[in-house]
Amino acid sequence: MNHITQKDIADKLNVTRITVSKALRDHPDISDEMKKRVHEAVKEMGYTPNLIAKQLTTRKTLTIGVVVPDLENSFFSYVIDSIIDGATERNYHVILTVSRENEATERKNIENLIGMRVDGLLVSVSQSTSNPEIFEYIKKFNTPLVFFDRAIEELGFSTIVFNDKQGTMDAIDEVAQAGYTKIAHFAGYSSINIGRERCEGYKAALRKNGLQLNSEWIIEGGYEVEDGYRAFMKLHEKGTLPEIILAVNDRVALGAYKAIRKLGLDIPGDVGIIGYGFSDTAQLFSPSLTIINQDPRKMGHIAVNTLIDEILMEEKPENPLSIIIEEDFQWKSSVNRKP
Amino acid sequence: MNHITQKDIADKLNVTRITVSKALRDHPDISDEMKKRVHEAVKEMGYTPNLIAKQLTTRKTLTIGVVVPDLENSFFSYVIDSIIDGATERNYHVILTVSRENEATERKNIENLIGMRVDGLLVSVSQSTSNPEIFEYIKKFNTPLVFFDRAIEELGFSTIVFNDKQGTMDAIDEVAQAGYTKIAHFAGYSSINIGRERCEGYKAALRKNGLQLNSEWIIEGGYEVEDGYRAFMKLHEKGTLPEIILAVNDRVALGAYKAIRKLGLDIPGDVGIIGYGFSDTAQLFSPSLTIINQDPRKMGHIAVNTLIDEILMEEKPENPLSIIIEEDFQWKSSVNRKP
DNA sequence: CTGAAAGCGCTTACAG
DNA sequence: CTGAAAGCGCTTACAG
Repeated sequence: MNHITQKDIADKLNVTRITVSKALRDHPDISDEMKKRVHEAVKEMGYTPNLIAKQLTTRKTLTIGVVVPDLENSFFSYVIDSIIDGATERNYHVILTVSRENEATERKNIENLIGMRVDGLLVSVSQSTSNPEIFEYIKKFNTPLVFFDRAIEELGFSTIVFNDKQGTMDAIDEVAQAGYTKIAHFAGYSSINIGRERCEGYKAALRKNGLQLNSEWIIEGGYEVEDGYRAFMKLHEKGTLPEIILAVNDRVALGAYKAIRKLGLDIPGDVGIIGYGFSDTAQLFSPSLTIINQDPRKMGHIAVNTLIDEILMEEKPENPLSIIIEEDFQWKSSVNRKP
Repeated sequence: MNHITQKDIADKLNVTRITVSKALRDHPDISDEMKKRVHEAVKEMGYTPNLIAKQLTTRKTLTIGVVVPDLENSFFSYVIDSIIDGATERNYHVILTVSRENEATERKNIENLIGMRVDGLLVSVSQSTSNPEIFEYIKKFNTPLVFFDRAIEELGFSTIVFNDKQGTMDAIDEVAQAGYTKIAHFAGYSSINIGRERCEGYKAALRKNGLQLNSEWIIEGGYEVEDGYRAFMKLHEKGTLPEIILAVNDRVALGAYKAIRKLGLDIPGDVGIIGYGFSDTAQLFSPSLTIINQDPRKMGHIAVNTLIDEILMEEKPENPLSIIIEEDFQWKSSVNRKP
């Protein structure tokens, strides 16, 4: 059976389809009596408005396109969950695409979304993205776009990012004040933004707290579980353990957990661990992981609302917003309260 | 700047827009020379076809709508990732909605997706869903729909589910053959499908292997971390520990980990743990969790391809498919190879 | 209070 | 090889 159209309803009611269209939109032109009859027919016949046709005439799709690097990363799935929440609340749909950290895929996704004439875009760029061409194209046609978490600056779009350096410093301040002095860092490669910021925060915080910067205690590796494992083994071979390890992310922290377990050592008794992450993932660790908290729902919420605000603006905003979300330190069981 | 249309290109090239439309679709009517000119103009002017208009005329959207209960559950985010993968491969877009385990939201999501005239639907129903009305409506208008993981049977739609009972039995067979005899079960409530199936599998497997069914070793609780924690504490108070605990899901397994850690006991030395889950989450445990593996990517892949096959069928399929995915047992570090 | 006309940007037979 | 006509299902001024 084909879908019912306004014409079908009109025929049944012996009116013209304009009358039906107006009745459905509660237009003052139409009598209450007629509206009632139309709504009854809608129910009876099982009419569902064709949004595609509506979108073509109104030139609005009430749809936002989302581009993320990876959905298997729970940070992004939490962000998306909250984006969908916020979008639904404001009557928008979400078309979701995944770039798999691949610039070409990302570009193709964005082109498709433009083809679908989404009202706006929410993008977290892939690690390999270097060519801003597609974004300049978007700029040209005035489609609102907001970058979140991973942004390309200086393109004139609004951005929502975490204040990673400050979050790192705050965390180390806190443990230093509790009396810890020996703090190591399992760092990511400094070639990548995130690794660099966190490492800088670490160094700055040590200096600020008058702690010794021991180059043997900065172990540069990757971002995966095995990297954390290897880093701890390396540290252990050297003999003197630090009191606390700041891991560049939760996967690296997990690797450290595995190594520590393997060696028969105890967390937090023999060594404490701090990672970056959010509440739900921190709970997955036993003992639960002390984190520099990056709230994904907060980011998703701000991102989607910033975007929809821009979509709804008459004039395009003169100045893009640059929103920085502060991180907060959450002291969990992986670090003792006192050294 | 407004988006370029075929008309704009036609005007520039001094042809009619039908020519442009045909050239773009590589229609044999059009000369190679003309096609070349059209493609050049497309590039130069930055034309992106309006898919909304195309969808309206072709009456196909090349879009599938997905409805899941919860995106914060990593099982679903993995499934969705592979759905998007599979859809993209076959040139479909994905509109994603989340029901939050709420029947009314689920219904509204489906109505919206119907309004968007998606070519097909992929649905995992919420736990509270009881009214099949919306699905009967879908049936009436012949929109292909495939249920995955959580299905409503007997509505005549294809379904993709795991063989939970068999998976449970296989797992217990394996540990029983390795010599284990004392196996407890932290069960979910038997009111819910998933809890019942797993518990039945557990009992059947014990019988089959001639093991004693100790009612004190079936602890019925919920599905959350705390439930696992409480269950282990309860078991521990009773004095005699089993050799192995089969936890109804990974969150409950995690609760058991936390309790065991708290009590200063060792996994797998003092007690082994088996849970349900998939490879990536099993790795998050230290020691890594022995699992009855439910591969989310496999499910997503099968679901999306089954759906697209049905979309592409000329005739609607006489008989809906009922695909059962077998689970496999993955012996990881949380259980010793021998008792 | 109801309707006729025009249009959104495309595609699809059908002519020439 | 190119184009004119009709249509997809809706909305939006404009008339009456």
